[in-house]
Amino acid sequence: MTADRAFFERPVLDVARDLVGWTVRHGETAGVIVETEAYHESEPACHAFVGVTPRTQTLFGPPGMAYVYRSYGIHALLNAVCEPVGVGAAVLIRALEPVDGLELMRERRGLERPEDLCSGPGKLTHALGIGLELNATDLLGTGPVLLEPPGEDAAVRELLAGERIGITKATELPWRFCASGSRSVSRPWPAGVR
DNA sequence: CATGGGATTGACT
DNA sequence: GTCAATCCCATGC
Repeated sequence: MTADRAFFERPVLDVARDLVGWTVRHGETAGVIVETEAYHESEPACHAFVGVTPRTQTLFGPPGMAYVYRSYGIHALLNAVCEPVGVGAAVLIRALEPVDGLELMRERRGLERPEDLCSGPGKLTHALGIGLELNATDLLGTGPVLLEPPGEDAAVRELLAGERIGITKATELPWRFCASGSRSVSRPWPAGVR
């Protein structure tokens, strides 16, 4: 698995699954992805559902770019744009296990426990210092935020799939993916799913 | 131009 | 468990 444009040009569900285990790096801070969600223009929970607007044009642009937007007027949320140009789709990065720059993360978040630093989509952007100004920057090496593939020796972790969190539309789609057993996921797994 | 809602979080009962 | 904070932007008049 390499960090090239073709990886992100594939169906967004495949990319969402495959991104678990990758590393997000910004400056001296970095973490391993343990939770993702897929969003696609064909379903109403996706911002791209409404078509191309000033807000969503990044989603329809080249794959491998960052889509960063403000949520509830407070938080910045980080996505990786997927599928070919003209198709609006992205993977929401929902949680990380901190790897580098733990002290800087603690400083920014005002917390100590590693499993609390990046255990949510708004938390991880805060911990890594990712803001709206990074929208539409490249994630493949020429931009400030990097997505790095797992090493050859990386432990293979079991993947769980379930329903997405915090949305009111198309809630039935099992488009959320978590690394099994991670303590850094954003929320406990819904009852009944295993 | 006014309005309403949201891919969340942290504080509080 | 509940709830407010806060602001961009899509929508509708």
